[in-house]
Amino acid sequence: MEPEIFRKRLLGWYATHHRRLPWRETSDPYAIWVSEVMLQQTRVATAIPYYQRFIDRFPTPGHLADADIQSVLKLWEGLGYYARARNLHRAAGIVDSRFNGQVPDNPAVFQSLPGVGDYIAAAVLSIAFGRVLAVVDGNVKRVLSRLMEIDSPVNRNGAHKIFKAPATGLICPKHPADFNQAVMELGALICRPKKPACGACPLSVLCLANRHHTTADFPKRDASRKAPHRHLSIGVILKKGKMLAVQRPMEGLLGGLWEFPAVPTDGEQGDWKGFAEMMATETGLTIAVDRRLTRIRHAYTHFRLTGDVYLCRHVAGRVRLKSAKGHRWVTLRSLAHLPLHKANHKFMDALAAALGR
DNA sequence: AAGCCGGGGGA
DNA sequence: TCCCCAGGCTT
Repeated sequence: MEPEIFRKRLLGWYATHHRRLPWRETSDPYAIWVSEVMLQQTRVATAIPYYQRFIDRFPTPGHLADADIQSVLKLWEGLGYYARARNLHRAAGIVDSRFNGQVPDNPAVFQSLPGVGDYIAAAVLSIAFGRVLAVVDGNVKRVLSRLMEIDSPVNRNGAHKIFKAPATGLICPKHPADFNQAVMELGALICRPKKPACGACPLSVLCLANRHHTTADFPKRDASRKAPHRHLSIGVILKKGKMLAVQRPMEGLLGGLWEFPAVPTDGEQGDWKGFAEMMATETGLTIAVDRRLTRIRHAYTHFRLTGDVYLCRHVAGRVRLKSAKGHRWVTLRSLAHLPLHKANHKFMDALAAALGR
């Protein structure tokens, strides 16, 4: 593989075929950083509206650092992987207070910030500062695995380091920003996971998998285990026209987000008494269960969830939370100001209808 | 080295 | 249904 030929063909294709994306209209390192964080494990089309809102609302690290984490999570609501928002918020505080609001252009310094790993560092510093650092993401691994018929499974633990070597050997030292984006753009538009458009690929003449008709065999991937299933009973507890909302701990799954209190169950629906007792342990409240409102299903990365939602009434007691971080008695209107995760959003329409609005 | 962490869209 | 997306952190 001659790197010069590879670069020339790839960059020539990118110059005429790249998409116009919001974060390609700026040279602001902070804005590019925000885009890269949002794009982790997230499709371009999904990230675009979040990116626009985020930059409008928090145009500089200082604006982000000054913001309440709850408002940041609210803006992130629905995007998932909420630790990204918490880390970005923390990192903005460090940039604002220790680096005079300037994104560090030194890889080691930048990568020391929370949420900044090898990919983010290489992406932001190459695109914003022209540093010659090769990115390795899912696209890059797929393109290189086909190009060079690399047998290493891309989803195995050490895959990043394995693919970093050839990527570093190929990156164009004169155009690192365009080069990195070009490999990823090629992976997104041409060298797709399924049905790659090899006929339109500028690298097809260099590609071993294309030559051997083995494109479908790459990238190699370790088999994934199928996700287990969990069942939850969720309580909408009404008291004087308001409902009890609780905030999850800042760490762990959906950290810092709000929800209606819930308890794990075995999947049986009949045991309202057991449900009320578990809710009493969870919230400190004695409740009466009126009826089941609806059932929702939601898929997380590592498990699937079925949730039965029950309309309940507060009977006695003051709120004493077992696992939650805090609580509020909310109306539907005030609930809308809190960051709520997707599984709860899935029954908002049914809840609004039941409450007569 | 392995496990954890969301949500969506295409096939 | 399954796949997989501009990954990083914790243990």
